[in-house]
Amino acid sequence: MPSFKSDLIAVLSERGYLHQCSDIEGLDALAAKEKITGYIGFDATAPSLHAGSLIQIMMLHWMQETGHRPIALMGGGTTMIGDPSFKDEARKLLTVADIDRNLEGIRQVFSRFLDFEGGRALMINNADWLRDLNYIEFLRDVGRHFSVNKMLSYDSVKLRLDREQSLSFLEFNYMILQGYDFVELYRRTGCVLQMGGSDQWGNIVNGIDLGHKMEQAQFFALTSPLLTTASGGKMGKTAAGAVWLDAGLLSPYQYWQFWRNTEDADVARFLKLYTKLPLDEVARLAALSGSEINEAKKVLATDTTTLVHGRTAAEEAAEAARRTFEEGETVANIPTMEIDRGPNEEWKRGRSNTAILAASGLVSSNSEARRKIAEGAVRINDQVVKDPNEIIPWDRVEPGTGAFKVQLGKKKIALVKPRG
RNA sequence: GGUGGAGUGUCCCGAGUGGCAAAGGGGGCGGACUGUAAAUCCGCUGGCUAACGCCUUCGUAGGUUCGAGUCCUACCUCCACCA
Repeated sequence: MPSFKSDLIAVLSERGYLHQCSDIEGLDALAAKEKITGYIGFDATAPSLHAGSLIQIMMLHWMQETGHRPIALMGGGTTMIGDPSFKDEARKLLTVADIDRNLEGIRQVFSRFLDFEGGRALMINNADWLRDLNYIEFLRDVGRHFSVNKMLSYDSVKLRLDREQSLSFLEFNYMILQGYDFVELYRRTGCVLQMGGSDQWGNIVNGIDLGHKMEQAQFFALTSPLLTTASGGKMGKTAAGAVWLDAGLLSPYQYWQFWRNTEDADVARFLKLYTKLPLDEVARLAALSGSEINEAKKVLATDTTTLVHGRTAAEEAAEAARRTFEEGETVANIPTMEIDRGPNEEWKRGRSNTAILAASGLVSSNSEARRKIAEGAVRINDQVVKDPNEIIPWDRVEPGTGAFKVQLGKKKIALVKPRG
């Protein structure tokens, strides 16, 4: 590993954030000499960011930590277009109201990672300059610097072209706007660095070129590796959906669980990328082998959860997990659903396994409930149930909770409480 | 505008002679093995029903037929070439 003069590049390199840089020596020298300003853009395509964006947020964090000034650029303008990079089809257009609402949700998370006090970090919205652009002026001032020939050669649009999918002119403009953002941020704040995921390389490089042409300025691009799990899965997505950073969309407990279930082969890498733990501590944890590596996973889970949801929530999640998995207890805050006792004569005694499982919300239909029972995946009050039609009498509810404890597989659990 | 091609199970990719709830993958879920891991193996993967069975599904709307994913017509979207 080459040694770097600046703390910024040294840290980014050691911790694994570095994928490509337009001029690593130049950037290193500059960062060693003076305080630089750099940004990362976040589009508002969803009401919250998810784990896939964490690596970007952490880069901004380390930037500030090593004495520089990060900018979190909110894509209030660019989201109107939608980034086509490496996408195989166009995204549905979002309304302005949707975008602005999404931005509200996204903004919050940054205060946990960055200190905005006294302008030490900035949050800027590109809607400020993009939404009111004059088309003709923009084409003459900015558009003339772009070569369509060159834009077509980027890998980021190749997927679309190769697949013979349409790439609309609207989407094609995205990289122009992103390039223009870079120039605009330079003018407003002296920003000379844009970072992002490796899928942003083409877009960022466009901004560098535009900087040369419009401002005769030297800009830098730095990208992080595209994050996949060791087994090739996309980072930040699970079966249940995205790993949201917003507690309203994904509880701290579930967030903790996501990290707890990290594959062995990813533990060291993730500790470096997603926690602030010193590297010698990371090395110690990563050296654990066999089942001991579970300790490292718990540290990973608790630390990452602390960053996003705070220490208290993280410790509660860790404790809930410990009681559930290590002691087999029924923990308090599990979801509770209701099932009708009903006026129906035949329900006097109780309801079928199928009905109770369906009511738990753990499955989405009666058919699925029957299937899962047939697979032997279902436990009610800690008893594996086999017959979908077996009636569970009402008086079999657990005395403590007054509800049936329903489990699907090893990790899903709900309470079903009789009503009426 | 003209000619040719394409759109399949609401996660994706993809086969499909008029008898189709529709091959095969991937993904996901469950089980076994483990360590709340990975790899591997097995099962499941439209809805309703206790069940026979019924209903909905192949771009959209009609039509032919006992029967349509499959044939015909119009329309929509995309692609290629031509203009």
